[in-house]
Amino acid sequence: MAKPMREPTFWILTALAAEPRHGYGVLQEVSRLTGGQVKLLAGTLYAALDRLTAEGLVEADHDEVVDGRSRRYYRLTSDGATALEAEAERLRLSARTARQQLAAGRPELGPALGRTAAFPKLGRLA
Amino acid sequence: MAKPMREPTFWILTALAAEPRHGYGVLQEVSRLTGGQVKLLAGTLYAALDRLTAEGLVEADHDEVVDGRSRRYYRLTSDGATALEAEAERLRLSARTARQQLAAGRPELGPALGRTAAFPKLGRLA
DNA sequence: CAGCAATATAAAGATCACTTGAGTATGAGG
DNA sequence: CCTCATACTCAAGTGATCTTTATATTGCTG
Repeated sequence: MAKPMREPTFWILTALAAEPRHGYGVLQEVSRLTGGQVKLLAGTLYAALDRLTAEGLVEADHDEVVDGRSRRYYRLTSDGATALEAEAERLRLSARTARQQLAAGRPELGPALGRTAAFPKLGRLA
Repeated sequence: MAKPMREPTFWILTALAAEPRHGYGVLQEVSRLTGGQVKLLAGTLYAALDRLTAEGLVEADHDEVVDGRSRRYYRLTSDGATALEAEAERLRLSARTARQQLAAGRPELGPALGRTAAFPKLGRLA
């Protein structure tokens, strides 16, 4: 199992999932995707892009100059897409488990559903 | 907005959500809840319990001695429950957004059933 | 009964993504 | 002119986690 991603890393990969973007474009896309709730810092972003490139989760797509400013575009690699899918699934299951446990701890208003299951180890279906 | 939790912190709170437990019991509960996929380390656990107590997200419940070993039980505070609920919701939304973006990036096989990003796609420069 | 696993907690140092804060440079708009 | 937005870079500091080590008791097994 891969180590869990930190929030900035998760959002950088998510911002690149639909199409290639340059660094500053990632900043804007993350802000847009999160309704302004997550704002990456420049220092975090560029360091993370270098690290993710070294890890093979993203790669440089092409460079271009717009209005005299150079941009470097990055795209998600297939390893990056796989890692992001796995992370999204991990988050989904984690959220579900937390909700179940919280419900189990609240004033029991009656026998709810079966005992709290968990992370399926193998293919499952919920 | 509170800072996102790291994985061990999230699972410690989740393990305490249904009922008070002692440190070692948290270790076992986390392993159970995650189907053995997450195993907290003792060093991480006890340091985190101290930190979370200082932050008011958990608090000591009572001490007891079982088979000659002393246990210290902890319980989630109401602030802790609120924080965990918020975190679970954040995870749920993050997972959903990542999935949508990944779907938007995959070869479009036709109009999606659910809904892909209902956001403007092209436009900015290019 | 010796030895090891499991139970139960504690604490020191290392690690590394992230934060903070500063800097460089161009172009657009008031 | 001056400021904001764009676009990227780098160094130092932070902090939760990881790693390792230590302590002590009980239960199981050879």
